[in-house]
Amino acid sequence: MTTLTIHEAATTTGWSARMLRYIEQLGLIEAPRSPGGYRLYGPGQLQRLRTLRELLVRHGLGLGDVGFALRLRREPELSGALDDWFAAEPRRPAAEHSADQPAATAQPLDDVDWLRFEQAKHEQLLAP
Amino acid sequence: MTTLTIHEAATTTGWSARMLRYIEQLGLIEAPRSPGGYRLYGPGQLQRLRTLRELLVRHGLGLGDVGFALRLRREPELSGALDDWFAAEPRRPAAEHSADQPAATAQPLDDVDWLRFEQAKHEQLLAP
DNA sequence: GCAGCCCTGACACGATTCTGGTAACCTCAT
DNA sequence: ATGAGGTTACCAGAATCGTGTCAGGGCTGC
Repeated sequence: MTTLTIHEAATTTGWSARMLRYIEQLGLIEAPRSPGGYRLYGPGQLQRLRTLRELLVRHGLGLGDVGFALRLRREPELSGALDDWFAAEPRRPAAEHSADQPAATAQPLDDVDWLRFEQAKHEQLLAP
Repeated sequence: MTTLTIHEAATTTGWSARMLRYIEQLGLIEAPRSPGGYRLYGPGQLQRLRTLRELLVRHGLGLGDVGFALRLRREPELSGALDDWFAAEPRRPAAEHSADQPAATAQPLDDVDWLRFEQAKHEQLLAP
């Protein structure tokens, strides 16, 4: 017991059956199957479905976003490439125009800060 | 010198002026402005635009994906929430149906592995 | 001071995503 | 064995994304 069919799971979690299949297709929540191929939702999946919904509404995400986050976890190469790209400094382009207010600029510090953080994370990611 | 107007930057990087504005609107690459409000693209921005293009084609991403990755970096709360959600174990739902082949299941190990990794990362993220 | 860029904001339109519905077939419980 | 409900595979409509284009107005370099 404690395994629901797809429609039961749908009604108790607030999704539609269609969406449950879609979510599985995105690789987010895969229900085990009965020998005949029926999806069987257990307490774990139900909880996951509810927290997923919570996640989406709380942060204004779409399923595609979570799917992309999943992809990031599955493809470290992609993740690293993004790290590298974001770590590339947005260098100020030889600003000769400005220099009017020599005391007004103070934001790069923050950037450098998280850049350092990203770098460290990247290093550790490559370490065993 | 070495600052280009938006159309110049567009033609030398292969984007369109429209796309450059769109990219800026996504927060991915912001060009400094002239006193009158014109975008001024320096070597840094140009390089960034080229590597961005490379990034997209190499990994089959969309600008929205990179925008989402940016959002992940800017909202650690969101990032942590996703970590937590992915870390939630996809528990097998009291499978009484199966148990036919007691020696056939051996995949959870991998999952536990990266789960541990995520956990560690999360911990370190909270540490100063 | 003027011709030629650039700015923002809006509309447009194809491509993609999200979500529902239908069709043809299969499974499960009674 | 039969009816309720599950499966996959499509088609469809709304919403969003990626781009182009146009209008009205402000910079800029000569």
